[in-house]
Amino acid sequence: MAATRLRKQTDTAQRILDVSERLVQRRGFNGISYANVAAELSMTKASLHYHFPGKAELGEALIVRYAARFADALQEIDRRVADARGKLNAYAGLYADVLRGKRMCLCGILAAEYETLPTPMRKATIRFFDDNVTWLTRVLARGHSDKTLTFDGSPSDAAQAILSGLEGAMLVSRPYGDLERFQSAAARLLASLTS
Amino acid sequence: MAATRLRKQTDTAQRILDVSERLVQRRGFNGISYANVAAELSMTKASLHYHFPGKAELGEALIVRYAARFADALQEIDRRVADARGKLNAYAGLYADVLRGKRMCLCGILAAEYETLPTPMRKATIRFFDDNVTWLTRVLARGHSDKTLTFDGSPSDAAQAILSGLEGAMLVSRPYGDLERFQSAAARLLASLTS
DNA sequence: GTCTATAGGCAGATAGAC
DNA sequence: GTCTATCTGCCTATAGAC
Repeated sequence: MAATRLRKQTDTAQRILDVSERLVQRRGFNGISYANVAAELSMTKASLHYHFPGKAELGEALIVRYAARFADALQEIDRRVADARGKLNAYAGLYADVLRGKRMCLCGILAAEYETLPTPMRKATIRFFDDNVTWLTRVLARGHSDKTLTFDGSPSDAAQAILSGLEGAMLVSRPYGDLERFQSAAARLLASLTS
Repeated sequence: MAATRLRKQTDTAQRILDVSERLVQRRGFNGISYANVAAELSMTKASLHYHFPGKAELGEALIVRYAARFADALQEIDRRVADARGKLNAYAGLYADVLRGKRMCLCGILAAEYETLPTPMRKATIRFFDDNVTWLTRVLARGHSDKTLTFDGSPSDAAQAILSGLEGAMLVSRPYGDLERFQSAAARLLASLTS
């Protein structure tokens, strides 16, 4: 029936996205090919093209799904953690989880390749960062107004500093394969906001 | 005479490095080709291979020269600026200059592509970061002991936080083409060390 | 040192059988 | 949906003339 066909197609598309996502987070968008992805799935390149007509479409779908998952994780933090400081710690924890999988943040690595990306991928990358800054800004503003956080400058400036600080900590830690490096930088970053 | 020939060869090699450096800092190592570089120099790909036998050798030469220049700039800061806070500001200024040229830090962009790099390039990238942390650690340790800087934790942990914070600020600012974003994050980062 | 010419491989992508 | 076969183009790299 239709539902089965739809499910099946969706499953395959999801598996393609799963493999592509991991490869891109490790090697960058310019560091992967349809051949790489197909080989890991024991499929042919032609089959991939059935699900995603071109690399640009695959890349865009990758970011859209990644951003949606990240948004879900932020909602989950809001549901489970009440205080601003706890939310920021949980936020940094999301990054640590990615790094534990020996991956870079998808949009962090795409930011590095930004100039080579097709326009839809560029826009989706920016949107991811904007969404993160929006969420962080809200957390910081609330923490500031209820006196649980102390920081100088505007909440949105502080939010941008957190985002870029965590992205940078991931970027530099990865060559060393050293999670501690990230944790130390992240802890210091949050401490400077919660002192 | 020999000196002329040597000079000429050196000049050409330097021009190749100049063009390659700019392209890699904008597009990443996997985002450039011998064809790109050759076209900008109105040369053929074959001529490039005369100066640098393969892309791996070109890439390594790129990092070595970049790191040497950076080391020179740090020496220059040491020569001209006495106080720790001033040195850190000048250090952040080096990054701002790179960003103004619409470039990413060479080793920052290579860190993103780390898994795809040949071993010599990996080692040279790590060395660049290590050199930076070493210099920053010295500045921070001295500033701490003469009470011009106040920060928690070890100087080397703080040094790593500065390095990754600045790299991250460059990374995230570039898609927005927004130097202000970098400046704001950099200022906040240094303020958290000098308060 | 720089060129032309070319090798050999892999990239993204498409046609068409099943 | 997935396959085989194939196209076109670009990639890194080399040979050899000038």
